[in-house]
Amino acid sequence: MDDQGYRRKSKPVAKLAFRDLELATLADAVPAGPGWVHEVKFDGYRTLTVIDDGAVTMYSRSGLDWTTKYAEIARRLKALKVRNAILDGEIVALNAHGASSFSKLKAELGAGRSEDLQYYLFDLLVLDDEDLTRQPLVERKRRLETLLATAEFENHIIYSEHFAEKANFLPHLCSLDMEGIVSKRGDSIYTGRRSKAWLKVKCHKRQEFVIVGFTESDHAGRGFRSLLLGYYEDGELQFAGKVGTGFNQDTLFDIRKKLDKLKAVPKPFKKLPPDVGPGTWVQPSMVCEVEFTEWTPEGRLRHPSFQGLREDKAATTIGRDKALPVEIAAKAAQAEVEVAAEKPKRRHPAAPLKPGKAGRVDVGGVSISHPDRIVFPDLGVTKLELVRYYEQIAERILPHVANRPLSLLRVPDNVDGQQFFQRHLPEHGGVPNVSDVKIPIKNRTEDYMKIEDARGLLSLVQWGGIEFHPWGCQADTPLLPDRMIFDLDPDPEAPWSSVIEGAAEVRDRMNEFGLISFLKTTGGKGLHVVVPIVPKFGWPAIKGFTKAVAESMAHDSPDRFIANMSKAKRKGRIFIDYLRNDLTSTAAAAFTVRARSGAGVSTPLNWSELKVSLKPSAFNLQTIFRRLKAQTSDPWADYFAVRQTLRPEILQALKLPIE
DNA sequence: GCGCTAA
DNA sequence: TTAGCGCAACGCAGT
DNA sequence: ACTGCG
Ligand SMILES: [Mn+2]
Ligand SMILES: [Mn+2]
Repeated sequence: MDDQGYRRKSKPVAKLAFRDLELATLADAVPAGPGWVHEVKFDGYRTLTVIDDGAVTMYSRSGLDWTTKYAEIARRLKALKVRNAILDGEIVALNAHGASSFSKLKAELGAGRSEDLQYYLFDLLVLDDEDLTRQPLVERKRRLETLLATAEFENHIIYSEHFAEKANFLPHLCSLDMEGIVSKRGDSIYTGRRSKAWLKVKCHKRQEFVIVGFTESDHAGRGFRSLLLGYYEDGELQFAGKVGTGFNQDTLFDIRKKLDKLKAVPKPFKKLPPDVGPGTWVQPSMVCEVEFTEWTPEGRLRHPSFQGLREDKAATTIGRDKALPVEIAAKAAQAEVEVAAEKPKRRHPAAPLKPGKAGRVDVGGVSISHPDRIVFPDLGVTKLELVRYYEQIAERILPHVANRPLSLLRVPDNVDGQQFFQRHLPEHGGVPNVSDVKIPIKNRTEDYMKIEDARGLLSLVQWGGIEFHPWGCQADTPLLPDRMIFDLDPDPEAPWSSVIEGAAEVRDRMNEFGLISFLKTTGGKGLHVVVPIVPKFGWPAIKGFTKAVAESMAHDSPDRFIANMSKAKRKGRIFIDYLRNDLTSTAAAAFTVRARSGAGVSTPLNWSELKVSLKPSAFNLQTIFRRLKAQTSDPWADYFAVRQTLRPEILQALKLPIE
């Protein structure tokens, strides 16, 4: 009608293809209110039609091309004068009362006939290169109605009307033999997912079940006595009961034929009520529709009646339908519609990030929520102060955490509350400025986190990250560690002097191997001695070497050091923890804050500071900058300049793999 | 902190 | 809508 | 084989 601009503006349009359908959520009643419109629910095949450049393709709900089954409908659709379009609707066969009949539909299609079918259309996603999916439903339907009025379809292609709220609409439709109602928010967009802005309400309790087996009939000529039904819950097959009525001669015979083709399997249920009797169990692959009056308390169907086989659903997707209380559904729908409306809000370019969320602060290009949240209750340190710490320290910490696989200790509330490690990026959502890095882990590869810059660092803090635990390797050479670490873990009873001596001894032993090492506090009670190395040898070699060093120290000073992680055996000694030296093991980074009261910071030290008077607790998020400002030189200045490696002979002597 | 699922 | 949940995972060591 | 530890 309006703008039928045949002259294209040189825009090469991507070929239109199948896309995921909007699916309705099952509700237990029809939602009320002016925001909702209501349509008849049909009992047929959901069908998406793509018209492109004169070609009509009709897809099933799962994207299968069923055009040839619907040849007559497809032919009629060619009467539409459009360059291209995507239409959504349901293919049905009407019975004598004008209600859609699924069994009649199957009979027609089984006979290869489509000339008596109807296609009810209720949505228009694309028209003449215009994407309508973000338009409100009522607007899409208005365009659809207008479009369908431009051609004569002899009542085979029909606009599915909607109605405003009417008292007793559902009982009325049910008395007319309809399947139910689909209620839709008039202002909802087409998301292509299951949505609560579309709610379906059924007249009868009916749903699909997996056919898990059958029982034999006493009567020759009857294909079977009943079908055994199941559904999946948490990936496990559950028994739902038997259905023995609703069949006719043809369906009995046809289904038995199909069942015989399936492989017999052992009884898939642990315990079954005895009344089920002997049955033949088959591979759970066939799906059928069953109407019933209710679920018994034992979880079985009451008065089930077979309604037909369904071929458009995979067995494993069949679960027990549970209708959502309509009040909850309606609230969720409201929220969905509001969220959808918020997204393209580019009205005021000056608007702050995350409009509608007050009190956010921008730090280094990252929007920080809840800046005043107290993260360290003992010090009263807020989230914003933590963020500012990492902003200030970014230059110093980034060389230790960027471009490597990175694990994170997250604390969404405060350090006295819940804490958890995270090393994968979440499957849904994700974090801005944080990327995936693929790491091969025993014959498969997994995705871990990586950041590259201060924005990534701050994004992780916004995400609740406090402690940064980089892996001992760079992201692009994960199998070749670029540092060794000795993590000195003192027993609570161990004298501080032993820790000091332990670190000094590690340093001296490294010197004997020609290796320069670096000292830092952990932010907690221990110390770290870190040895940067050229990525050259693999983890087994490096771990084996550090283990040998730890065991040698424990051997020489069994009163002070132990190389065994057992806490019981530690008593008053230092555990020389060499186990950090493995692919998936981590250690706290230099300059990371620890998520414990005191907000200790892992602080690089000069070896000259290694004295009993050393007080690691003096270095925390509030005090560290005083120290850094007062320093005339960086004790770790050479950390990234040192290029050193273990001599292969050493590894050989330890019978460790070289390369 | 945040997205998912269930109700 | 709200409530509740998960958010690492592997080798070492002791039983 | 199961459990605590880092
Ligand atoms: Mn430690
Ligand atoms: Mn340790």
